[in-house]
Amino acid sequence: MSKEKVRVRFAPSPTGPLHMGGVRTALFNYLFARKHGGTFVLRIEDTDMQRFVPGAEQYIIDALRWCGIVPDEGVDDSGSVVSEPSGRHPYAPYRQSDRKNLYEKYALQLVNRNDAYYAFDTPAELASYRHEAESQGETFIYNHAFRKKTVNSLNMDPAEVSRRIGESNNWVIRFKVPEDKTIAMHDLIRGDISVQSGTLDDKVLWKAQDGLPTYHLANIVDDYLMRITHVIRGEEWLPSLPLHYLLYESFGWQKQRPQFAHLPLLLKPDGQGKLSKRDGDRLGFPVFPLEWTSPSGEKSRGYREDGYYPEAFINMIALLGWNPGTEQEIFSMEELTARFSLERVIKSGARFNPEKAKWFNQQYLRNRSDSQLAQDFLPLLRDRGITTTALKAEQVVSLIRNRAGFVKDFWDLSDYFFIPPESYDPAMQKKIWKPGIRSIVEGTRKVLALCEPFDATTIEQALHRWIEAEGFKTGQVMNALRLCLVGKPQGPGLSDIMAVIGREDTLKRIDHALNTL
RNA sequence: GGCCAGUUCGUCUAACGGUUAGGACUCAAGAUUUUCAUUCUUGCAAUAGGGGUUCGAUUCCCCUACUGGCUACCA
Repeated sequence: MSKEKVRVRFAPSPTGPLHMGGVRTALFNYLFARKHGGTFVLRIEDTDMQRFVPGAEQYIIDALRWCGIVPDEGVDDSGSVVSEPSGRHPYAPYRQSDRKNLYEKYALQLVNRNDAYYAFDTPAELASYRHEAESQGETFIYNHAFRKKTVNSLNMDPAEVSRRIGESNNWVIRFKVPEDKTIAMHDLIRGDISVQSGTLDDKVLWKAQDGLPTYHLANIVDDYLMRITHVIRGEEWLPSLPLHYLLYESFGWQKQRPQFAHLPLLLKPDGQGKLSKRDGDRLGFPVFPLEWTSPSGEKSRGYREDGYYPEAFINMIALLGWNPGTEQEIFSMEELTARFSLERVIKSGARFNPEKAKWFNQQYLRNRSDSQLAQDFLPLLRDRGITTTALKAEQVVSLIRNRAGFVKDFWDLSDYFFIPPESYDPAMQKKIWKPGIRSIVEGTRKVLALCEPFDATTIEQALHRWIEAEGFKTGQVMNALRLCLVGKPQGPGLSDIMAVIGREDTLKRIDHALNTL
């Protein structure tokens, strides 16, 4: 490894919301930078004007911030750059569309070195070649053999080349892949990889149509100019690695070439293929950190809106394709930073398990105090028109917290604390409300009316003393009371419930049940 | 089809030549309990197949199968 300061980048394309696989790539870059005291750069790769989606860039910034992944350098939400402490913006701008005038000279440099060439095939021609090959069960590949048969600057008069370039933008610059060369590469996660250049195609580097470089050119140039030391990206880029090696070589930048690490992909919970937006809709879980509304108005759910704590989301995602080698599963960002290493990244794709995601959130929920959870819960109560005190919310939360995976579950688990039952569970009623039970409940009412103080311990003792004296069965009595007070066979200990709702409400609920049942 | 990468319980994964192949999620059973949960205990469940190398292979090598990615003037 080089001794120079670690600089990594996360370089998303604003073609839609950032999905959880992208967040994980950003996270691993972020952790790697933190771990090595390096710099984490956010660069926006918007060289594809056709697929540009308004709002996507802002979404990426917002999503990363919600996750606690804050860039040291790069585009921020004001559209400018995050400044260094010195106030300088050493490698700005960080949006490729703002850097567009700087790529052309590099493309030309490759042409002049005879490592790239102008090609004049029209899209229609290429489509027809492809079609033809397919009809014979083959795949069209634009390689060294093909470029000898078609018109390009390699086999044309230079004057004719400049004439054609001048008169239309119906041309591209393609990389001239060596015919027969072994490209030996190294990946920090996968080890040594080698590919024969003959199997590669002459990738387009420059799109004349919109006057912009393609990903491959812009990416290599920017990584070089921004002095990126480590490229940590998804496995879908592995097939491009040979091209990228070749580009570094053609530019004469081998010494500055970053080290590469290709992360395993996130796979669908079921079926085949990589995780996609559709899977979330189909199986009922979010694939995006934040809710997203597409320009056409289509909504996709988000982890934030589904009630996940960002810490839980990050924790869950960190353990998809990486593990610390110990049995610890719960990590703060600081702990992740301390433990993270590329050596422990898994090579194979990780199937996403929505059940385990919920479990992570539950763990974080359990680590919060009653008063923190009450603060989380209060706004939800307000939304339902419930006015209550922080104290009562805290009491309720302490009783129901271990039944929930999310704060948004709290209401369904505790509604009877705030509003008396409107109906009584029929099955429970049938089982509990038998002849003779009415007088027993009336008896408990008398006990409760006199119980002083009206707290859980005292209530419990008073009730049990009475039940024992009368010779009843505890279950029979308590279940009947539960039917009256809660209306369903659920919830924490009854004396706790009564203490929270208070004597007045308790007696009212009993009277109402006696009148109704 | 071609190229590249991968393959341990249903899922996420540990074991970097010697373990009764461990943990977590899920599921099941039992205990506790006034209900429902929680909690605790227990259980089910894996080295893709075939060849090598080795005293010994989950681990190293080869072949096969399967899985994934890529194969655009997209990233």
